[in-house]
Amino acid sequence: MDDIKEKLDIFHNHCKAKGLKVTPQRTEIYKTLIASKEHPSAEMVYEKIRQTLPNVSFDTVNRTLNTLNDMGAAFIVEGCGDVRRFDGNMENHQHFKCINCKKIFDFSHKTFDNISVPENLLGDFKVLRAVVYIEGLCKSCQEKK
Amino acid sequence: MDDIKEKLDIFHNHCKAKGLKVTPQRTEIYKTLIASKEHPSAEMVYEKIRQTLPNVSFDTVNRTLNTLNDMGAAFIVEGCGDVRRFDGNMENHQHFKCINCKKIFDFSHKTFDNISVPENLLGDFKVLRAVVYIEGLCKSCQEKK
DNA sequence: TTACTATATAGGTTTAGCTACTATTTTGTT
DNA sequence: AACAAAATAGTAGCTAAACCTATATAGTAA
Repeated sequence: MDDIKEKLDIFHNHCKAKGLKVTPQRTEIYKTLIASKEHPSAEMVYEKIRQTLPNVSFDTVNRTLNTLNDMGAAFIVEGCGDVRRFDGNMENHQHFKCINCKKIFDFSHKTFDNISVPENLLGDFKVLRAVVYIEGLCKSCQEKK
Repeated sequence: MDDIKEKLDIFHNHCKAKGLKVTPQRTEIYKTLIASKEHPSAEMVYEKIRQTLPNVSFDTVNRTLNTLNDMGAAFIVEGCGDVRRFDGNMENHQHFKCINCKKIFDFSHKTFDNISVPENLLGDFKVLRAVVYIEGLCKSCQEKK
């Protein structure tokens, strides 16, 4: 998997370009995030990262995740209330969230991948992000009821 | 404005159908929410409602707003982090949120109002809500910078 | 109307998620 | 090797939101 190595290289250059230092913690947090498919919360990343860096503080994890979001290396998944969930996959994709088990599922849909923002909005607003958000019940949660 | 009276009637029937009691607090909170155009947080509803019901508790407001969400008389506005914002307008519409001032603007767009959910999702998920969420900077926040 | 039962409320307590602060350490660069 | 800018650990603080329990109320049935 040189894919990860490549992503880390890009990430390191990205950091330098933004004047951010490349620290082991930052690298490890980023690596954990892109390796995860579950759109983890800060708490979930913290638990995982302690296996490799036992002395890292929760604050560092949370702050770093926000930094990744600010620099555009990751983003906060849109949702309704609940804990912040992060996503390191910057490729165009959509999310379905189960309101019962809170799992987030990725999916891709051509027409959603490039949403054309209404022109009357473009005049007044600077659009930074446009996504389709779908929520409901996943298969196993439907069966439970 | 018999529109409000009509909505209240529907709401009361809706409550009874779900086995929920029609209390003055519940009615007033619902009325406040549908009268508001600003997608208020629980705190904002609480402040407003104290003008008519000075003895209401914050917990009641917050719990009731969640009840409204659960029964389908309102919903929590999707977003990234921040405080929960509620919306009593159940008609199809989309949201634009300014990440600076946190204001939420409604807009309507034909192609968004009836998003066709991918068929492969329909098989596994029960879709309860599908909306387009746009975030960025509103006009006045752009000018400030 | 009155009495009864299930549900809702007020008020206080508690928790969770997140942010702020400061002394110390580390990175990246001269 | 030394220096300055920036990041980290650890603690402490804050705010939103959920929990708990005694009391009050709505809806129902006699």
